[in-house]
Amino acid sequence: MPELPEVEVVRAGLAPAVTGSTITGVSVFDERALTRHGAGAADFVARLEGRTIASASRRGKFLWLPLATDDSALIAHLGMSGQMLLRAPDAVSERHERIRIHVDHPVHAELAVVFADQRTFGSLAVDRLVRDGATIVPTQVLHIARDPIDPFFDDLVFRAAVGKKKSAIKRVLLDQTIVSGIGNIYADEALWAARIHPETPADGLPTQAVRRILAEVRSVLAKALAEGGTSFDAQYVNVNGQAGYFAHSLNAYGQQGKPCPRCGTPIVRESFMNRGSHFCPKCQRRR
DNA sequence: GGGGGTTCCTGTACGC
DNA sequence: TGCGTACAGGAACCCC
Repeated sequence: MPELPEVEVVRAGLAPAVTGSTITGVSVFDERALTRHGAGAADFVARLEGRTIASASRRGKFLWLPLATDDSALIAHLGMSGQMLLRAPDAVSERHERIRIHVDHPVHAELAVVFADQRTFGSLAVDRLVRDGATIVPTQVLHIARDPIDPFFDDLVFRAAVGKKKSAIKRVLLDQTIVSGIGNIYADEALWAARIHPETPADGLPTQAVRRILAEVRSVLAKALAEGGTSFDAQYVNVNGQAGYFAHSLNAYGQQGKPCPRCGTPIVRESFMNRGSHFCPKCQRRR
């Protein structure tokens, strides 16, 4: 499940391969991969062919490739199982391949950027770039808050927003309009590290606890990034199809029944927001 | 308008 | 062996 570290690994892999390259052809095999592009496949293709990719950017779990000479970008959200793969232009079709974009790089020659997605929650689009404070972002990313490793992320604004929310702190961490990039895995891991029960009402948390949560969020994201992201199966891989290693470092997520690495109490899994919440019932007591 | 629940989707795991 | 069902979850959407 691609969260911030996984998307950043993909962005960093794409950047050197596609920056400065020209899009020579686009094939759409499944229009469900264009749910974020309302104008349809023909329009999507027309807006890309012949264009030059200027760079690769990211905010939270959104990734985009700004196009040279005007204010538009190819944006991508990987959803739960989306992959951006770099392949030889004549490479055989990937399993669940939805879109293939052929690019011609002045140094690396021809490449295929393949968007593959098993569960079809991810999608691509061509979107207009607009200014958001000190940053330029696609319009579809405007409502997404900055992520915790963004140099312009404002800790004070985050703490104030958390203090106004009556919802469970885990729901707040998953709310991409408050802080972006965090999904179920890293929310559970950060709350375990901060010793906070996932269902603690956000507005009841002392400032010190919110500070601790944010510090642990940053810590767990940085560690996952250093290990190439979290892979449980073939659902998340980098642009070369390789898995990340952070799954070996998980303390709470998916560890139900196993002893808490801190106190030995078995980790518990409870259903929360139609997904799993993993925590230590002793270290993370409900207030 | 805040809060919380539902929905979309498909491969895999598991029980009978 | 084969079938049916539960499960995984990001984000938009809907309803109260």
